Amino acid sequence: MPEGPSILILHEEIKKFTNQKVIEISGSAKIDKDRFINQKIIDFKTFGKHTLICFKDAAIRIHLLMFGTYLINDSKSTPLKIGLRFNKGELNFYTCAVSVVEGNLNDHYDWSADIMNDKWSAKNAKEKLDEFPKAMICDVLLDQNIFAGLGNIIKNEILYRTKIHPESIVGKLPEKKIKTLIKEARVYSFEFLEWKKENTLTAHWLAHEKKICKRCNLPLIKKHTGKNKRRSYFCTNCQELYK
DNA sequence: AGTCATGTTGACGA
DNA sequence: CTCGTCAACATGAC
Repeated sequence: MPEGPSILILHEEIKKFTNQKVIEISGSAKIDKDRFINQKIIDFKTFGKHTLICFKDAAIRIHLLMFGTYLINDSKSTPLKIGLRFNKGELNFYTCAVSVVEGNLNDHYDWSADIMNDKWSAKNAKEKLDEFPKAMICDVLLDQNIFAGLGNIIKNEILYRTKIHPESIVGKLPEKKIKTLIKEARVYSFEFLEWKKENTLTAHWLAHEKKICKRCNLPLIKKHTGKNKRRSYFCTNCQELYK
């Protein structure tokens, strides 16, 4: 389910509940739910893969992990993680991680790290990247402190687009290559968003779960790469290994 | 039926 | 104390 662009779609769908008062909260989430009863939602925000339901002095943070789902004005029989009921309507989340962020969100989040945020800063991302010269690029791209919202699909697609081998070492990449990659992270994420809305996302994949390289017709390699061992799909002919 | 995956966290041991 | 490894969480596609 998640990756930043999908969370933006979720935000679009639930923001109509802004200013609604919470009548009831249910579900198995291990947070103090009662404190939010009769409180008004003052805003919904997102940070990377986080959905934030904002109240006066705290926010409920929801992370859909791999299989999280949500239903608006509807419910299903699988165990409810957290459900909010309003005078008019309800909002239900399943299979997700829920926590509470106390106080001012600005004290917890560097908005410039969120690839989908207006405050996104490629410059800040570059500076943070430079702190990990020995890391593999496939690992660093998934670092949510640097590229919040960037997930495994976006990783594979932007490395393919920019012709960089996922096992390339950050410090060995030419400056220009890194800058192109960082730029592509945001550009591709917004294309992802549009395709996801049109339901054509998977049809647009060039690398992720693909078997043949569209550029050179050679087979793509599937390998669990880096420290995190997430799936990578890449073309050893088109994507240069900097090491 | 078993494996695996758009992800993160916390426990545990070296 | 810090680092790496791994299980846990839990759903659905193949």
